[in-house]
Amino acid sequence: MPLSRQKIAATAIRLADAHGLDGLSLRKIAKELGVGPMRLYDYVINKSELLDLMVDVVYARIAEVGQRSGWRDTVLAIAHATRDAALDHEWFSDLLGGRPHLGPHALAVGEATAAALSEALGVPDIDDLQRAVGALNAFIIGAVRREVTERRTTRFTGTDEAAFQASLGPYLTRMLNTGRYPTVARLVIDGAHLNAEETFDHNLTTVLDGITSRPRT
Amino acid sequence: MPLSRQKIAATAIRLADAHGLDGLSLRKIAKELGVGPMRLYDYVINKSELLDLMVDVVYARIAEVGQRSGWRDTVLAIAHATRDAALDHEWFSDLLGGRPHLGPHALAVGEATAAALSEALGVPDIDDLQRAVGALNAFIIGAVRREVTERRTTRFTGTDEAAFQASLGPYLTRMLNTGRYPTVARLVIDGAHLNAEETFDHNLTTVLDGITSRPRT
DNA sequence: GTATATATGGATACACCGTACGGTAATGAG
DNA sequence: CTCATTACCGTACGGTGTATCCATATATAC
Repeated sequence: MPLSRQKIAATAIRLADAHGLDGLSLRKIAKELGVGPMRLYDYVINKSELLDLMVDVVYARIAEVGQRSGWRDTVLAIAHATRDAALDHEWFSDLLGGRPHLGPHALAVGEATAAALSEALGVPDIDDLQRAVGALNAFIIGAVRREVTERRTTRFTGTDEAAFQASLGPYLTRMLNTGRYPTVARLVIDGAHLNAEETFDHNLTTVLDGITSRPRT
Repeated sequence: MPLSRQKIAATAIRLADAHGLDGLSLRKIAKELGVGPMRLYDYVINKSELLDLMVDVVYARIAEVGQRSGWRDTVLAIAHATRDAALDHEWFSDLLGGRPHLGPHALAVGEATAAALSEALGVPDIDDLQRAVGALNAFIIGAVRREVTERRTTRFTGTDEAAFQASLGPYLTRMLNTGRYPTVARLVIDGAHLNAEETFDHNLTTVLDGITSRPRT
């Protein structure tokens, strides 16, 4: 059974899921596939192209949500699918926005969201559409990124308050006790753990409302 | 003149500005400072702490904008300062949102924006504030990230249309010519190069409008 | 002043990384 | 059968972050 870009990408994704992007190396992928490291270069020009490949595989899953009945449902579905994908493959959030996503499936997702937003804006000026797409994507990228890094730190730190205080505490609690960051302190301390998906959804609709309710240029 | 965290961070920033994060190594920093690589470990626990240090130096510059007359001006100033910093230090955008920013200056910036948003929301429920901060930061992170990667690709690709077609073209134009991505194609082709700062500002106010105009939970 | 403890700076070494390159085996053409 | 070309493969190079040991200088105790 010969190698292929698909198989390489698939095992690379498995390894990245298990050990993160830092724990991913061409040598390990090759070993996992039972070949010499250099064999991969017969299918991939360099490591960053492999990363692009992995990213596009994930976009394929996102693209599957397809079109919904209304533009808003479509956008919501895509955004949530992106978030879900990033939670399944945390390395994806590290790559998100870090390089142009030009793979076929990424383009398909881009097309779907752009078309939906175009519908949302009526017959929009192209500049308006450009801005709307930019705003939406910026929010998605940033929100997903934030959520993943937060999840990572709480994984290292432990979820209960005591463990949190113990690991981040020596430094962070000292900082917060200086009184120089009262609002942040309030957010950290009695900012309850509100549901992450709900927050994402809430903020997403906030952004969408902002985009659509804004007066024309 | 002995070493110090400040000096190490400063030369690390210089090198990262010049050659990017990938071109940054402890050995090069050490060589630049005229010391052995291991000396750096007397001041820094490992490379990622050094990165945190660099990030916080940049946040110090952002924090300098201080408080403006109204909450909205404050938020705008901070957001634009963040964008400016990221354009001056593109590696900053690579780190933005990728790890928790807990340095003193990062906390100061967080405090300033949280306080401003708190003022904007009246006497807000803490959950509302949490969400608002999340939405704003998500947008800033994503927008800055997008802009920097776009700037990088156009730097490699050349700015004029011909050079663009020539470098990305063989692949991208073929993709767009398939007709499967009509909206994206329209955006790429006759989406004029609209002013980046203006776009950022426009979308930022869109998000702020969304945050403030949204009915309470 | 001498001896001992302690801090300071340096070099070496390890495990790993991405990937350039050269050699070997297999395949097709004349 | 001979030759040329292609496909496969292992080795090796220059680089990385960092652990560890060693020498030297400085400070303290007698």
